[in-house]
Amino acid sequence: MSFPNPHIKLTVDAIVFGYNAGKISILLIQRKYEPFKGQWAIPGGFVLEDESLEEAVHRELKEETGVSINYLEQLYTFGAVDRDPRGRVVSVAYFGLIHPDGHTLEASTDAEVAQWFDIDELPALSFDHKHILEVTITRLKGKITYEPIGFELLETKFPFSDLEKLYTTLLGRPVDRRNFRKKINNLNILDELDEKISLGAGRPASLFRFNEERYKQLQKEGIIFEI
Amino acid sequence: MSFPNPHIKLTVDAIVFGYNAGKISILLIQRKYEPFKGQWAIPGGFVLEDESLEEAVHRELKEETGVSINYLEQLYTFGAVDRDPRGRVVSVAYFGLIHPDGHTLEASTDAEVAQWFDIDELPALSFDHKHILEVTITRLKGKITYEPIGFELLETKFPFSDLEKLYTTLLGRPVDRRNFRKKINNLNILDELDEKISLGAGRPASLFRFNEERYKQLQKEGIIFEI
DNA sequence: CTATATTTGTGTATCTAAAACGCAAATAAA
DNA sequence: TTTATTTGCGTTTTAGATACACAAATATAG
Repeated sequence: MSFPNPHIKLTVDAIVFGYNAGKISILLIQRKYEPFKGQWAIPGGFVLEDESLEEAVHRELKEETGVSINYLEQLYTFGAVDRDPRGRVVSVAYFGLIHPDGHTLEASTDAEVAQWFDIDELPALSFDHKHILEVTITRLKGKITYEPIGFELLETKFPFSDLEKLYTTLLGRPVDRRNFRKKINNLNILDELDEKISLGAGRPASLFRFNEERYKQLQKEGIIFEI
Repeated sequence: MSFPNPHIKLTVDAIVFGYNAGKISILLIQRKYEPFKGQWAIPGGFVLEDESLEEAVHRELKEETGVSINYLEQLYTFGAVDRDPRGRVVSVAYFGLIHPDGHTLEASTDAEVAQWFDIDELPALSFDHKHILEVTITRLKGKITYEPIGFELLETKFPFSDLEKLYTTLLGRPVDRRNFRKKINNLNILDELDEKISLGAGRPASLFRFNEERYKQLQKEGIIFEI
């Protein structure tokens, strides 16, 4: 077979999860152009010839939402023949986690508006983006049970109760505070700061910081987690 | 941004693992054309405009090696800018497992020869296929510890010791025969047949058959495994 | 100012599942 | 017929997960 030239286009999509006040949200854009003009969609776009997939997905996310994120993980490549009305478009999906408060949204290229949506109140979505989101959410919920991800969703300094609430939300079930704390402490993944914070009534909470060094070390050792 | 036309080509690759006589092997082809003419490579090729990624990877595997396989799992999409000397080529890699004895190799399109290679004696490979294989092997070894895959690698009827030997090989460490048997039995995933087989000296072994129905049911229930 | 409500923070006892371990049964080979 | 080899299983031990209760430190209500 000779070098062919089928008209297949390649895109990347960035599914970005946020977390705030006990709610998980997803970053979406409102499309500026056809097809699906005015509809909501996952940020993303065409891969350029001289950039890697990772470069493309970071660039598109930045262009369409103003958000820069240091780590996006490749999730899956969606290649159904009819997933895009413009023709054959194959999309490589990535997902990442951030704390929304640390990022200002600024729509520009291709996007009318960029906005956070609560995961339980998603609007109608363009293309097969509903399906892509379902796959991603399933993956996230699976992943959190055996890998200590999720710290990226919190502020840099946070009380332990924030982490507990995050896991409760992600898992969709309560976790025992004492056992949860023991497990996290055994990982040595959090640094306790000298600061304390008072949130309304009750004893003030110590603030913690996520120790990324230690986390990378754990990953190298292949140590996993189980909630 | 308008509908662009970067010259990005899309390929699929099929990493097929085999297992025989205590050895894990991988199916490779010898390339018939440039680039890397005469060199060994992972079977695969360009995606056509009117076929899904899954259709493409099954087709290419069949064309290049004669092997038909019912399940290939998407692994990762490789998109480094310079991974193919012909230009920008992004490849979606899939992997699958079969028992080599059940399949006759027949090279044809694009391939001079199709051949099994012991995983520890791989030849020089084309493109970034060495890297792709490394990623795949890591994934396979990871996967086997928490999911009861691997049955596809055995014959339809097999003695328990075959399964044990397979796991020993894949994990690279011995497993306790009694505990391993208990775990597998608890899954109810094997049907014991009335047949027995004698392999050299020793007590004859009962033959077992993999129960695919039961396996699918387990997957639905989200039940996992741990060796 | 005092009493009450609220949240943080920790230790121990119990249960469950994994790991360790040895011996009998059935055959081939010597 | 004796010995070596492989299959096949049950019990004990250990480690980790789960369940559970009370003191400490603050805000709030009276």
